[in-house]
Amino acid sequence: MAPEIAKRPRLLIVEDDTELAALLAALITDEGYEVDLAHDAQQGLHLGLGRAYRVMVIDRRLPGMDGLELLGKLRRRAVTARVLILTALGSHAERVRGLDAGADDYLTKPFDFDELLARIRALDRRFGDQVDLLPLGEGFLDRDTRDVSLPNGTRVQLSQREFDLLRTLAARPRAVHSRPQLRAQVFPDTAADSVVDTYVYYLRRKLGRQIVQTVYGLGYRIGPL
Amino acid sequence: MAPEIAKRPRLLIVEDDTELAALLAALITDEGYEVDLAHDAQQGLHLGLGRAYRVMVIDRRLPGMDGLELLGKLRRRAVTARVLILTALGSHAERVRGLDAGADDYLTKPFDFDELLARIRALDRRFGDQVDLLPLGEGFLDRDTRDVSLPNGTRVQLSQREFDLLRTLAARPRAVHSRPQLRAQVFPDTAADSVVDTYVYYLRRKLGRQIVQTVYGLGYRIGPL
DNA sequence: TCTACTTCTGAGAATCCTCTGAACTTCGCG
DNA sequence: CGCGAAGTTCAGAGGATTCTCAGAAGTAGA
Repeated sequence: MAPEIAKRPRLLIVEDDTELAALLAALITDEGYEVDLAHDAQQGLHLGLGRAYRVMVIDRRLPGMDGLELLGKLRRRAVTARVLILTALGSHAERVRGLDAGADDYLTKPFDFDELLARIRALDRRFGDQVDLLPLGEGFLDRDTRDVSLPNGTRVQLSQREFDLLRTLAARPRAVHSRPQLRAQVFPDTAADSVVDTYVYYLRRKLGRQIVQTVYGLGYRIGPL
Repeated sequence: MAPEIAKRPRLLIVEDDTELAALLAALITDEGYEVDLAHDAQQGLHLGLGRAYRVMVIDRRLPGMDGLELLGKLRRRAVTARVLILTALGSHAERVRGLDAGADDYLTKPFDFDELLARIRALDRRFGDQVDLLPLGEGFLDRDTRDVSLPNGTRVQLSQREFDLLRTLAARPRAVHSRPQLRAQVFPDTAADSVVDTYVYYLRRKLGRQIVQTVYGLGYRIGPL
């Protein structure tokens, strides 16, 4: 079996009402998302810029910073996640402002949870390329296409096993992964630890010698020292 | 001859109330769209399949055929335009149905015209998939004549299925489309996924080996790596 | 009706991926 | 330095996946 590392799409909720936020998180988690919660705009900005989300649900009224202002900051930083604005302000003028500010959808409180979920699904369908960032220069892994972008701009296709191995290593950069550990996670039905060596060889052949580092006697690691 | 560039984006309205339809057409034309009008679902289907629209505004209640049924037929034919459903039915359940049927947005009558225009702008901003431009050199797809122009100037006629397959792939360049997914979208009444392979073969035979790329174990994709 | 084209099936050939094993190189320590 | 342990490189077997294509069945037009 392949490793199950963050396969679920990620979704961010920015909502100061902790009770509502928790409820939404529970519902959306049931839909199959990996949900992150931010309780204020500052935290939302930090998370929104730091991780790759497919969808964000942002409350319009937040302590400190307006939801639309947050959205503006994210959009200016080239964040392309689909954004649904949640608000108590239901006037037409307000909704128009929200949509023109870069929101993809707009929902007025009180709202029906099923409708929120349907709208999230609708937004998600439109999401094209999601990427997982590899902590290596500007390189990143694309789990849909199963390829790697390197700092120099080239993209390299990987096989399933190659990708799984790289992903497992990238999941905990800096950490040393032992051979038995990697074999168990990436090559579950395989007897010998030496498969790991072989696939490290394949990765280095495709991506450059220094993509994976050897820690003599312990295993392999990835990322800066 | 190169395709006309920088034309006004095309938008389709399917609305049986001729007075409302004319009013909407006027407003949306002022926004910079080239507007087509259909007064029933039959005409809407014909236009929707025949021309490349960026956005469609479809009334939920139409004589003869339900708006959602029309939407379903369009989606099954790989029409990827953004669709906004317009309706008198405002219940939550109805909205959920609409969104799950493939709509991108949903607006309840009576509505504010400014809000409709803002929603259309929001949908339009998200129109990333150049439906009739193939992301391959200068090649492009012509929906009206169902043929492809290649960079070297040659034009190649495609069959309906070939065209649908290519268009579905081109709708989301770079993304990997699985065989079951493609079979469902392009070959709705066909049992075996292997039709997809066969048609990929046909496309490659007509358009060159590298027009469609294989991602081993996952499916097919189009466009630059 | 005849002809040409399209659509779909199935099956062998070709290719790709995975893993093993073995020769070869590097490392660390005495 | 020299030796054994650890790591690297790579060829090739075997299985899975994909490619290619011939032909049957259906459709449209002359």
